[in-house]
Amino acid sequence: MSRADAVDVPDDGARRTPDRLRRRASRLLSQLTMRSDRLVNEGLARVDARKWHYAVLASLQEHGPGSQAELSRRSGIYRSDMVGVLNELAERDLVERGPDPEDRRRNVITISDRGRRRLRRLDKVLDDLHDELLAPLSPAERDQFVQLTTRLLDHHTRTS
Amino acid sequence: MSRADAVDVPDDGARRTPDRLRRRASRLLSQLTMRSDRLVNEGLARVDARKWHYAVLASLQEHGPGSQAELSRRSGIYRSDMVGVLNELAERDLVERGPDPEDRRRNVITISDRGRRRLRRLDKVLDDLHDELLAPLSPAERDQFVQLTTRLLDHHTRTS
DNA sequence: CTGATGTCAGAGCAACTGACATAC
DNA sequence: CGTATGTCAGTTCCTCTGACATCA
Repeated sequence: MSRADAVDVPDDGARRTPDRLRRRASRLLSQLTMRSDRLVNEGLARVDARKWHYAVLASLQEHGPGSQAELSRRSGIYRSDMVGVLNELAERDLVERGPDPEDRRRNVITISDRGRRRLRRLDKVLDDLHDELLAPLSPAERDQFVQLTTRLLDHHTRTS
Repeated sequence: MSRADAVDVPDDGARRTPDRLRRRASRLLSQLTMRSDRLVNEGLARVDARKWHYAVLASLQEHGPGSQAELSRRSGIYRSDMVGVLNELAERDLVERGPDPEDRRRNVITISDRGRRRLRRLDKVLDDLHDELLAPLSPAERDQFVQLTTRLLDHHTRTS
């Protein structure tokens, strides 16, 4: 290969800044999310939990009991997958699943006292994990980051 | 549904701000990344490309030819998956795969002229997609976002 | 009848692992 | 010998779809 072409002096037809790969927001996002997911999944696994457990428990705590379909909407889990999550939560007595007297298609899911205690524990675990995740950022920068990310997500949730 | 219990006044034992779910950076990240990935994947699919195509072509353009294992390191694709990506790229005549005379285990991958043209095209496509992705942010905020994300990713790349 | 609900079975994908022959 | 390379087969995980019986 003659050294005149793309090796030492990459032909930058569009006069692009180097490292275009590294700078692409989409790529930064997927790579960072992979790390973040792994961090969180492993952290939760250590206390025998998954992120869906947390999502459902938190939703129950904050918005009260609901049917499976409603929990599904609140938390973004498909209602086909909700079944399994609730099985796991019910096995551990963190939620109660009873028939809805007013609508016999539905189950009413309620968080139990154990569930509430569990949620507090998971919140602490997650606080620590997020401390690790956001370690290099100052408090102000963390806020900024959450702010920016939220705006992006909201925009694409409306737009979709 | 009786309105007396946890519905309107959720028992917030830890006196947490509401919407803890929505505020968790890890969750924001995974949800946003899902949208972002979909946006990018669909956008690239429309021009018969995948993100790995772009990653490999960009790496070849910027850092010159390399063996498959090296491309794998540069771009983060497993070398077991690299095979397939390079097959697709070679089928389309975007790269050339030849034996390395100096090390007969290796293939040397080189970007072709078509590959260079292709890369320019993909860069434009990605520019547009990122415009869409980052639409709600001002230019300064976009920089901030990329900056913060990069710092986080770098930190976790070192730490891992 | 249309539409919502809980459930199951499985598709499709992307990241990842393990092994193997070949060559350094 | 131990290590690196290209390749293939296969696992695991997660999102997502489709269908079905039940009931509003």
